[in-house]
Amino acid sequence: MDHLDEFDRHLLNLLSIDSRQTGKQLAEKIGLSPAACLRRVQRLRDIGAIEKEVAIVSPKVTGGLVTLLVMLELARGQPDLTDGLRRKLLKLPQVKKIYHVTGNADFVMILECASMEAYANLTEAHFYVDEIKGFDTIVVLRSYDPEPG
Amino acid sequence: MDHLDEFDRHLLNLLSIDSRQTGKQLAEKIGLSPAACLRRVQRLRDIGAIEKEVAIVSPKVTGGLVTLLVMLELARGQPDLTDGLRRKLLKLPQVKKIYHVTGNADFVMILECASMEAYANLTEAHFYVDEIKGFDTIVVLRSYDPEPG
DNA sequence: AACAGAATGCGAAATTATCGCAATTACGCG
DNA sequence: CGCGTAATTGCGATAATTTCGCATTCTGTT
Repeated sequence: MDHLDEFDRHLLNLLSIDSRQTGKQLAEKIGLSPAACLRRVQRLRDIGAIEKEVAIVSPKVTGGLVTLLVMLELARGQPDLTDGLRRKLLKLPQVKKIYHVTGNADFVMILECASMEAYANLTEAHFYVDEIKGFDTIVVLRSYDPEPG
Repeated sequence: MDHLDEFDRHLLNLLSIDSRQTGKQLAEKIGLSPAACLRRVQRLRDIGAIEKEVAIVSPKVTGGLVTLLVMLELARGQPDLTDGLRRKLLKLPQVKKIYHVTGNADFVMILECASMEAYANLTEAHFYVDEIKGFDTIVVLRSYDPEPG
């Protein structure tokens, strides 16, 4: 990955908060011409500094009214089994992210479910299996994202 | 939030994977004219179905070589103090997300730091304050995302 | 100090988004 | 059923944005 200067970092910062800014808007904020900004952005895409650009869809629309953090403790022993488990869990539409972590838990998952009952059903269907020794659920009351700045 | 039909859901799905598609591209995929697609997308933005559009920056670039989950336990008492704390933490570039949660912890934060030492410095600078009673750190060994599709 | 490579700004050309408008569709209500 | 209203569509035309070529400026090296 090539070298990035301050302009590049500034652009990445701006676009990571709002990727729909025009060259002109970017130009005013970082002090380059619109064309130079867009050339740099295109380059950032080409070299992979910008992995992708996506729309964040409201959980209300996706049906995810409840966000949950689940700490999964696995039965030790067979890496291939946990691999299969992980892949299975990642296929569930409620699963937004899985972290393999240190500590008591082996996995931390981020879920979005339509309701607590939907989550209860999910746990019954997927968490009471041999590979999983136990799990802790943390309910998210509210989430906060970094602000533009 | 208004009603969304199949076209809207299809658009949301497409844009949540790649928000940089032109009206023409969207039109070919969902079977409407480019103008109709873009009008619908604009409406999805207006009603908040699309919360925002962002660039995903490679962690290699952000310097985020280590991902951490931090469970913060706060000293109870003053909601305004914790509000200020939260806002302060959200301003740190390492902080990617803060969840206000149920359970022993009050906040769960997702951090990306350049190194464990950088994280140690961050804890020393920000976690040893009156508002924070204690914290637990979970190191992410690897993260997994759902596949598109 | 000279040179080569890279990046810049400017303006033209191409692509894309937005707007107005007439026609079509969807739908509630008499 | 049929009418009328409101919403949505497609089709240009217009406006905005991006992309490109090119001469110039900046950078770093020998």
